[in-house]
Amino acid sequence: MADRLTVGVAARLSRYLQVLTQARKMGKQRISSQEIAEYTNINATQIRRDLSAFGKFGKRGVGYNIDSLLGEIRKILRTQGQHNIALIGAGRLGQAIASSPIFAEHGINIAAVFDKDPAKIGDAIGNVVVSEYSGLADAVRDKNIIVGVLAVPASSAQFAATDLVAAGVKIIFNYSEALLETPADVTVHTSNPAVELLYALYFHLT
Amino acid sequence: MADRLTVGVAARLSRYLQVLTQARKMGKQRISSQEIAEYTNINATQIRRDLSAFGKFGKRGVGYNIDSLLGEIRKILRTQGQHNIALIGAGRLGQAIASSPIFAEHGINIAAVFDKDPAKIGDAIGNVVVSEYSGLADAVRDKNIIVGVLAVPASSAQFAATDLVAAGVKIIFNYSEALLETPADVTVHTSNPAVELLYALYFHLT
DNA sequence: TAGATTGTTAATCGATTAACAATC
DNA sequence: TAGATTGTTAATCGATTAACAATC
Repeated sequence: MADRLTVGVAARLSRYLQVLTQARKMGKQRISSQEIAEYTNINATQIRRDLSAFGKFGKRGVGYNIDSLLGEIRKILRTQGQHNIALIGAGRLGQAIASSPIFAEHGINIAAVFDKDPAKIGDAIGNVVVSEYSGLADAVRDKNIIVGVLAVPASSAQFAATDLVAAGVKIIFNYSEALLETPADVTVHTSNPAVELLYALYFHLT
Repeated sequence: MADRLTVGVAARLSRYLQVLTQARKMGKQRISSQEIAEYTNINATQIRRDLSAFGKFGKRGVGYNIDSLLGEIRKILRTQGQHNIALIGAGRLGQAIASSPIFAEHGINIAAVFDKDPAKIGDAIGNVVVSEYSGLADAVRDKNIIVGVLAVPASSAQFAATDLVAAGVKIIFNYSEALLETPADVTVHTSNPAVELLYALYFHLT
């Protein structure tokens, strides 16, 4: 536990967290490694092995208690607090992100939304009001924001990324298809459904 | 080449495809394994190894020609044709997806959009017009659609997924946080930025 | 007790990486 | 020639899986 998790283990634990959160919303109280496997496409043995590395969380013959397993995984991933993030872009995608429960469900709070279009300033989207783009650096500092989500066109993505980095953001979620140049201490996650689709199609076609 | 790719190799090749597509748009003609590594966070040796398993595509001292490497990877992934997909949900997220170039850039064509809201029928979003939900099964058959993208609230996601499966769709992209039950021959990809964020935060915090 | 499911072992396979000769 | 970068080897490490005793 003193050691850092490997990338693979951390990624899988996050996915278990998602399944458990949803299963709880559906009213379930217990879940088996086999059920988690069906939702995640991760082998059931691997799931049990991942979990048993941190303790004996399950009951033989019964499965895992969802509430207590959620707590254990949150402890392991150190994700029990609230995290503030900034959203850049209040267009259709930005609005969709801001009004989705996906982030709030996991303790992630969209603390500020920025847009360069003066017509959008002041609009309420989700639970926040769109702010002047010039206030970005102050908001990042004041609200202790380390994550920025880019919901802007590819043509503006690099500019916005540069501004986020200058403001002190360390993790960028890029929803455009652009490639971003950032310093080595900044992590970029580019979401590209087309890439995932090509890869899913390969396995369908072969 | 007669063998099926492993999941890991296919996933990485898809990501190289994305980087090459964007690098070409930026006017580059050559790229090194080191440059691809910077954009993908995949080790440069691994990239060269992945590619050299299929042929000698690079030039020592020079790098890879982007156009020809694109062609080679498309051949390996068998993704040279056009693919028709169906989009369910013409709300903000659906509109954002339909008007993004991300799919078109990779030869994926949003061939039909459906919504249950009668007020949206007939609206143009992206290059398509929103159709009556009741036409889903016919469109899937007529347009040879095997991929469905769900841009609906979590509360409707299972219903829409069931309808897609009944219509013959084999790959579902789920943009809601809901867990979906599908037959074993249907693949579900759930996109959850919050899960990725938790995992990125772990590595930032440790 | 009978059935179910965990926790764990053991074996295999693929991913990862450093290093470097080959060669453009 | 000098510098750069590929293609490939070799070694290590983590992921994956089947199998099954333990035990709820």
